[in-house]
Amino acid sequence: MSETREKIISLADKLIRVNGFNAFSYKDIATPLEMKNAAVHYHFPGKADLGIGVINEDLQRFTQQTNKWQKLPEEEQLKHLIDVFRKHSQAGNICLMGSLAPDYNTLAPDMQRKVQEMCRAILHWLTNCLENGRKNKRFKFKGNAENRALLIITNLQASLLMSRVLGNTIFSRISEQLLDDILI
Amino acid sequence: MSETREKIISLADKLIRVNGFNAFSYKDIATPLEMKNAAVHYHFPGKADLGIGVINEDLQRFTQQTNKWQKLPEEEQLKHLIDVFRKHSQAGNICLMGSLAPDYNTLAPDMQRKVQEMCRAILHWLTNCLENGRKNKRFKFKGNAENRALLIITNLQASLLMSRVLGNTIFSRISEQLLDDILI
DNA sequence: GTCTATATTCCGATAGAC
DNA sequence: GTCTATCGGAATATAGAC
Repeated sequence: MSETREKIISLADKLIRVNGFNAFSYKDIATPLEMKNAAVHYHFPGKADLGIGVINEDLQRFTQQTNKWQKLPEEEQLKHLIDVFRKHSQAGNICLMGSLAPDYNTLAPDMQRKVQEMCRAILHWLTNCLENGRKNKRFKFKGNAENRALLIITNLQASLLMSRVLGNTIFSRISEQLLDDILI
Repeated sequence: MSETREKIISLADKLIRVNGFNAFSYKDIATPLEMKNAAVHYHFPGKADLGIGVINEDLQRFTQQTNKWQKLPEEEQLKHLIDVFRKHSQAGNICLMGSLAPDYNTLAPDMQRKVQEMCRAILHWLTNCLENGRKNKRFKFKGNAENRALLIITNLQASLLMSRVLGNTIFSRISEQLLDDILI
């Protein structure tokens, strides 16, 4: 994978999180990297290709991270997940799900499928984490683990949205309360 | 208030919820209403004026509705709020907070202030509802009412986002579980 | 792999007639 | 209050030289 390609993806990732997918342009990529917009098109012919590239990178990073946490107690794994969101909160970012889901109807079909794949992967991991954590007496919660994963992931996604509007003390309040709810 | 103005606001509201604020144009308003884009500019000189008009309308509707629920038991009030979100879910909409918060950095300052005002108003109402409901032994939850309101409102906002991506059974699962958590 | 140059389309917005 | 006409700019994208 070329270094230029990596730089483009990294900057696009940031722009999606800060301004939204429909609100940034090839020029916003090209100018800071000191290239021409045509050069970006060489690496990513269409904007959807760029979006898919960003999601693939994010999914790969997510898999690497969760693999590293595999042997930890489940509450540590959950705290690590929350830390990922916290760092984004501090950087003024929102998560890719929270940024791309609102624009979903405007996305090309193959990019829509990628967004779906990303959401499913994260929910699947969190569901397993919660399920195992309850089995190992580290979590307590009502209902099944899938539904609980939905509640927690929506808290985290939208906490970044509300932090953007109301200031990022919001994130700490939400993440601390949700941990307090579920930890034994 | 002119009828044309009302129609423009109503359509803009729908477009913001379905495609996002930055993804619709004056043409998307003008064509279905069989006017010219210049006519829309007469009613709303800039796009931010239109956005602010939409939010004001939504805030007014919210106040009217919550006033109507005032005398009901708190769990009925909360269920009414959830119903508002449910109807949007069924219509393929997301809520204004979930649509405008991701685009927040790209909005004009006066529109940013309106978005803030809307979020604060909804959170304020929900906080009071939860506080009173706990006092009247209708709700049970840990922590203070403000934090609980943040958890619930983020569940509702992002449930619409996830419903868009993964299908709208998501909304029912989230709303049922959150009620089950809090009702006595 | 990156460039220049350009095509095409669309955007928000304004001027001025009616 | 709505129209026609148009401006200035920005967007995505492509052709073809280097």
